[in-house]
Amino acid sequence: MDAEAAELKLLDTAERLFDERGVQSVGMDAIRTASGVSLKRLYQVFPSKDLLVEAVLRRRDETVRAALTAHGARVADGPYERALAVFDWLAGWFAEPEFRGCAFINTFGELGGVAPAVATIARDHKESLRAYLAEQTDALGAPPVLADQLALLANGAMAVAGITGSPEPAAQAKAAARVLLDAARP
Amino acid sequence: MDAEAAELKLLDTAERLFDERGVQSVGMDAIRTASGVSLKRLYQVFPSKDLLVEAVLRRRDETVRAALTAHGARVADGPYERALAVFDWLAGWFAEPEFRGCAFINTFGELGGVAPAVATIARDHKESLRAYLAEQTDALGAPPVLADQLALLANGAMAVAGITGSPEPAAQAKAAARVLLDAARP
DNA sequence: GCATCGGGAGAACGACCGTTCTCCCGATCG
DNA sequence: CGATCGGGAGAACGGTCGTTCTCCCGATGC
Repeated sequence: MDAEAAELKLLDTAERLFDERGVQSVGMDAIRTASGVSLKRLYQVFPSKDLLVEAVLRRRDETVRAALTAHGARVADGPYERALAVFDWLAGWFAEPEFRGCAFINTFGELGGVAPAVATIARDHKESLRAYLAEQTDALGAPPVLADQLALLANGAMAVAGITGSPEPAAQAKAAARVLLDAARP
Repeated sequence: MDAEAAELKLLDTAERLFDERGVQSVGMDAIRTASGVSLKRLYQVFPSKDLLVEAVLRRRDETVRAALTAHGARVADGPYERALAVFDWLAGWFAEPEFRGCAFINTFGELGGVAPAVATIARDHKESLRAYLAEQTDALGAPPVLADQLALLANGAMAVAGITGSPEPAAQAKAAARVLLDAARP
C-alpha cells in the first residue's frame, strides 16, 4: 500500500471512528487496526494525532461544502429553492444509519477548549454554511440577518437530530425556513 | 470540610473545568487540586468519574430548567412573551465571559457515543426545553410543531454562539422566533 | 492519657495512549 | 547473488489517568 492509498484509508477510518466514539476515545492503535495501515506508515503520513484530527476535519469541511453546493445546483433553481434545499440535504444526512451529529459541533465540544486549531476549523466551517445561505438570501434581496437565522435553524437541526437520533428536525427546520423566507420577501 | 460541602464544591469545580476543557481533558487530580477536596473524600462522594460527570449534568439540567421557568415567570406575562423570553435568557447566558456552548451539546459530542447515560441525560434535557416551549405554544393554540421549531432556533443559537464566541445568535433567533410565532397565530 | 477512628496529602498501582524503536522480510538493483 | 532499502508487525517507552493504598495527624471517647 503506497502513501496515497494509506492517507485515504486513514482519513476514512479515522473519520468513521471519530464520528462513532469521539476523538479522544479512539486510540491510534484502533485506527491502525481498523484501517490496516501500519503505525509506521500512519506516522509518516500524519506525524501526530492532532494533525490527523485536523486533516479529517478539513477534508470533511471540503466534502460538505461541495456536497451542499452540488445538491443546491442539482435539485433547485433560484435562490429561494436553493436555500430550502439545504434542509433537504440535511434530511438525507440525518437519515443515514450512522448519523450521530455534526462532526464540527461534536469535535468543538470535545476539543474546542484545548485545541485552538480545531476551534478555528469549526468556526470556518460554520461560517461557510452561513455564507452559502447568504448567497441565496442576498440574491433574494432579503436582509442579511436572514442568512444567520437560516443557519441557526440548520445548526439547531443538526444538534437536535444528533442528540435525539431523529431525522425530523430537518423537515421542521425546512418549514420554519420557508416561513422566514416568505416573511422576508421584499 | 464535611461531605455535603465537599459535594457542592466538587460539582461547582467539575462543572467549571468540564465547561472550559471538556470532560476527558480534565483529570480527577485537577478537580481535586482546584476544589481543595481530597481524593479520598472525592471518591467517597462520587465513586467514579462517570458518576461525577453524570451528577454534574443532572444538576445543570435542574438549574437550567429552574432558571428558564423563573426567568419566564419574572419578565413575561402570557405565553407569547414567555416563549420569546427564552431567547433573552439565552442572550444573558451567551454574554457570560466563560460561555463556551451548551454543556449538553458539548458533552454529548464528546461522550454520547460511548456513554449511554450521558446521551440519555442530554436527550432528556433537550426534551425538557422543547416541553417548556410547547407549554407556551399550546397555550397560544399554535400547532405542536412550532415548539420544535423554536427549540431548533434555541439550540442552533447555543451551538453557533459556542463555536463563534458571539452572543448575537440569541437576538437573531429571537427575531426569527417572533416571525414564527406571529405566523402561527390562529 | 491512651486507644481508636476519620480524614488529608500524596505516593503507588495498573491500565492505556501517543509515539518511537527493533526486528525481520521481500523487493530492487548492481 | 548479495547488499541495500523500505515497509510491516508489534514490542517498548515515557507519560498520564482513574483509582487505591499508605502514612500520619488531630479529634474523640473511656
